Amino acid sequence: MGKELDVDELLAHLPLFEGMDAAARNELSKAAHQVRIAKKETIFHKGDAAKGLFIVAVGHVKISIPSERGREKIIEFVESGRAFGEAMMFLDHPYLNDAQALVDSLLIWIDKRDIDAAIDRDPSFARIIIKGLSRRFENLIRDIETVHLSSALQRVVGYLLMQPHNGTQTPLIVNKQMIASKLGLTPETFSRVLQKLIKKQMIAVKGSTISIHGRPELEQLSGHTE
Amino acid sequence: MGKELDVDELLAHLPLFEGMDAAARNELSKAAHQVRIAKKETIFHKGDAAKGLFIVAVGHVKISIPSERGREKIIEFVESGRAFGEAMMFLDHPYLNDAQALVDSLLIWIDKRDIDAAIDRDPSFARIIIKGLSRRFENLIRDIETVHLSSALQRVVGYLLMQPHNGTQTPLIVNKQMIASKLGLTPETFSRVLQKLIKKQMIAVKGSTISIHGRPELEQLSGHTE
DNA sequence: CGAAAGTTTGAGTTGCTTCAACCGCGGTGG
DNA sequence: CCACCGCGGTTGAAGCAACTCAAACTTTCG
Repeated sequence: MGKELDVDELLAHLPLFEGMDAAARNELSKAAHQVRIAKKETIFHKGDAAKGLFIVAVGHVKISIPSERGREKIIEFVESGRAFGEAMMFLDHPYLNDAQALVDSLLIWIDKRDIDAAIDRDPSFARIIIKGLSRRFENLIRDIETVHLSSALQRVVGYLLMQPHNGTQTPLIVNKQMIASKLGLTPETFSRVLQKLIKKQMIAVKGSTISIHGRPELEQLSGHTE
Repeated sequence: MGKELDVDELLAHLPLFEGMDAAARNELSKAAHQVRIAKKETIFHKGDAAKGLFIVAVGHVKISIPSERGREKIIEFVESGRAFGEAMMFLDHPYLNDAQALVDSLLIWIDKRDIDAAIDRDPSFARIIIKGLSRRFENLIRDIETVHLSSALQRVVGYLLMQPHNGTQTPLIVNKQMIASKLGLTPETFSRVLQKLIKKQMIAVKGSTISIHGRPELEQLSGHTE
């Protein structure tokens, strides 16, 4: 078993906890548990009781709605420094989602009781929680917007444009099936849309790296149906 | 102009504020403003700055994403006793939605500064906010689930089954176009699905009241593709 | 190297939308 | 009082974007 890191150190360095009272954060650290999760391992299933919340210290987590016929719908990718599973915890409802590690990850788990205590102790912690929930909420609204009001082409282009990039190089952090699911498309449709963009010389794809050639043209595309 | 009601009285009777410290609630009441809104009037537009939050004291409000071609997507209906517009307020982001009164309504508006003060003063208020956000979040997840993993028929059936009802009588509180939009369907499709259910003798429609005859059969339908 | 997983391509299908016409009802003003 | 309008709702016919199924190709990795 790997050596345990200092949890308080860990929390202190997460942007998430900036502005939190140091003493309160220290208290919270004592209640926090480290959880190491291997790539592809499941963190929780839909239906499990939500007794606490998770923070991704390092790693990458996939949140998805499972479906009978293997057709899962990916809700979001949780990156280092962000929390997940809070909403259902606060409601005392079972999870609606599955959570799975995309890579070997280090998570922090904190019990609901300790979260509640921290909220009582430090209003700025409450505010951290509130902001986190608000951000997730905003993201969901945006997703609903894109799924509902735009075509496959627009969704793909919109996704590509908002990915982090160095110059024209845009590395895809997850595989294409997952991007497709996030966008509410089948892998086939996603692939076809990429091919279309390649034909139009607007992008080039090399493995899992995309070069964006015509950013302004793409921005046009994302605005209206072609 | 109508006579002003006692805001503290109003807040005290909302289930939303149950458990809140009475003194803190009283402080908050002083900062609260009453806003009377006529049917069909707009409360805010997408893009407006979110400087505070709204609570529906009495009335009914529609939250929707506007779209170029008049094709709006309804996100939710906010009923008496619930808040809206919090998430964007906490993020200091402009609204992503439009909000419009469906009937003459009485809203409470509270400035962000006063909300922040109340959070500092009373952790149980923070918890109220957190629970509210969590509930909205849960609802969005459910919506994404239904839109993504089920057919028009399943969505309609699912919607009907979860409506409040006295016996078999289920009054539709909003018109059918709006229900269709909420379900991510066109009015035409919604109408056709209802007709199909009528033909199957599972429901009867009289104006805006639906009689549900075969609840168990409908529950079957909502589970899998017919 | 070989198996398994991921991606692309093709062909055919389909559920929902779009467009358009029509019905019925409530409100309004001549 | 009734004609007319406008809006919500229904119905029909046609179209299409994305899906499904299937097969080939490619990359990954033990």
